[in-house]
Amino acid sequence: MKTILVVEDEENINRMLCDLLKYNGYVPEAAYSGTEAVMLFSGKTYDLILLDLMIPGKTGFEVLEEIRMTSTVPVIALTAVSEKESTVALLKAGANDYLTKPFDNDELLARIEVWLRNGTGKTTRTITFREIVLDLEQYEAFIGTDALQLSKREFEILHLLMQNPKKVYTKNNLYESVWGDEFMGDDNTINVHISKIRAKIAGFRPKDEYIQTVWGIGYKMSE
Amino acid sequence: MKTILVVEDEENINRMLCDLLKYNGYVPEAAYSGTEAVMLFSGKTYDLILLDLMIPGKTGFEVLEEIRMTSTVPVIALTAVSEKESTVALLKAGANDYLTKPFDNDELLARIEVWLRNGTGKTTRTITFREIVLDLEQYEAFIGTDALQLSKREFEILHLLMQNPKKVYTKNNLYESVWGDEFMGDDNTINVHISKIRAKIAGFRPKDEYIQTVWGIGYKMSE
DNA sequence: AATCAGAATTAAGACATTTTTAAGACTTTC
DNA sequence: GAAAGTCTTAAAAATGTCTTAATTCTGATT
Repeated sequence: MKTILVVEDEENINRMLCDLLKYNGYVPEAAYSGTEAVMLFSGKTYDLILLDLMIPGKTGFEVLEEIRMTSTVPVIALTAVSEKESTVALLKAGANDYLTKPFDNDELLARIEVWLRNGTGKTTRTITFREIVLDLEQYEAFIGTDALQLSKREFEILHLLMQNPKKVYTKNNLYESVWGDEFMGDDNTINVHISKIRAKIAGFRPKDEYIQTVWGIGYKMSE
Repeated sequence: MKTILVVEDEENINRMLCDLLKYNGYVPEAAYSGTEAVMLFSGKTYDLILLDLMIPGKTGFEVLEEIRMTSTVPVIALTAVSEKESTVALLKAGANDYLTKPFDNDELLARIEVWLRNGTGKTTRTITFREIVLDLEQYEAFIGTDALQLSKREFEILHLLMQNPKKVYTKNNLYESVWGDEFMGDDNTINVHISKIRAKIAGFRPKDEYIQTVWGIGYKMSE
């Protein structure tokens, strides 16, 4: 689950960028001024920063400078055509890359990928089903951009179901995989866990069904 | 002394590039075909590769592919205007960056610097997370402007957590990284250390949580 | 519609893990 | 070798999670 700070004052563009990122599996956060960006940045870590240069509050250059005082996070600058001369200076100032507006969405995404791939080298191991994302490294679960607060067992059950979303898992299957132990027939422990997972999902998506009951057999993810 | 492999079939352009690089303190080496590039590359390591896409012998894509099989060396591709559509594919294929010919020399140099800085420039002597700064040379820790008086183990634990602030470290992880020793199951040494680190942080920031417990799994830094 | 077995829900107690504290063992430093 | 600081161990307290059991709900069958 990669978080990206989007620093851009024009609300439409900012929202468009955030939507684009969200749609592609990132978790965007919007900042509308240089000062806001610095504030957010000091409180939280991001995996990448998209930085428009023409922003109120502080210039993009100043923001970049402040970021570079404490962090090596990849920064991709967004520049207007007219500022084209300053791009070399921008790179020297610590930006990792830049794109000139108007830019191609695919190219933006490709460059983001390059820098995320490069930045930590480690591709976070995640598994996705519809809106649910499990981050196996952070042991965190998300639905859309909201974090699901799952316990260890709940996480493991969901993980198992998501590994083969079309397969129906019997309680036996689930018990033996998650508990690593033999299943003792009459036991509704799993029912309770499934119920709790559903309740937590329903907290964010009250109408959607994610885990489907297959009567007399077990559970599976629902398409 | 940074060595750069210049893969470009047109002799004039190749020489020009090599001269430019030499003049700016790099050690260039020329390859005039894809096959030659692969051959040179397999024999020695470079700090960066400049790769023209239209070359005889093997296409630039093929060369890139071969390089990526064994190495993560930064590759900057050089493309003609007409190939512009393929740039996204290029980035996805593993190129780190590209420039469209004719390009500006200063921009080329700036981008080379970015990638060299990024690749090896891990000379950070401090690491920061929110208000905490670790000086890795002096072994000193600060929160804001106050010095945290951490013991060696405490410092190392915090350092490890801060290297990947989003990752959850199991006790196993922590034990093996910090102690360099195998983890002996039932042992709450780490709990005690975490507790003490928290207490010291709380001495200055009583309300803020910096280290988060992930039940049944381990610890991570909290946003 | 009535029945029945499987499934869902709830709450409470059992269980497990983590936190904290304190004491003694160990290390380092002078 | 004594003193100061650090690490580990142990035990009790606090907290979070899991299981049990009782009850309600649902879908299948007659």
